[in-house]
Amino acid sequence: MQKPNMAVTGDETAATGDMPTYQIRAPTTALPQGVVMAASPGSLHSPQQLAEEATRKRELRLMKNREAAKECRRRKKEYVKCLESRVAVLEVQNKKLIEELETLKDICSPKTD
DNA sequence: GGCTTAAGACGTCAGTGCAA
DNA sequence: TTGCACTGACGTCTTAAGCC
Repeated sequence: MQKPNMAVTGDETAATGDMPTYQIRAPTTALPQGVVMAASPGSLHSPQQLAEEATRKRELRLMKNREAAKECRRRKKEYVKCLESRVAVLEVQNKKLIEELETLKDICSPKTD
């Protein structure tokens, strides 16, 4: 049993405004190996042939979606890794700036004794 | 060794955006 | 309008780690 899905928001860009790497859409025209193109609709006759065609279309769609999901997950992992390394860089940068600020405070503040 | 549990990977469904 | 790619959400399975 599946629950109704939430709307897709694509809010990953909220922080930076950049297109997340895992959302960049590359054209994927190549079919997976072993996929046979459909017969032309005009060549279908019996209800059984129609049913077979529907089944074949569904299997093709599932196979494509399966591959798309794998690729989507791979891109998302890459994107998260990229964000994590950026966080690490920014934390170092922030620490240095805080240290610099403290140094300047020491230099500029009047002596109290 | 058998158990519980958390984490990760996977397949599927459903909703969205876009090009033709 | 339609077909398709993309992706969030969900359920299931597998595996590793911790506990008894």
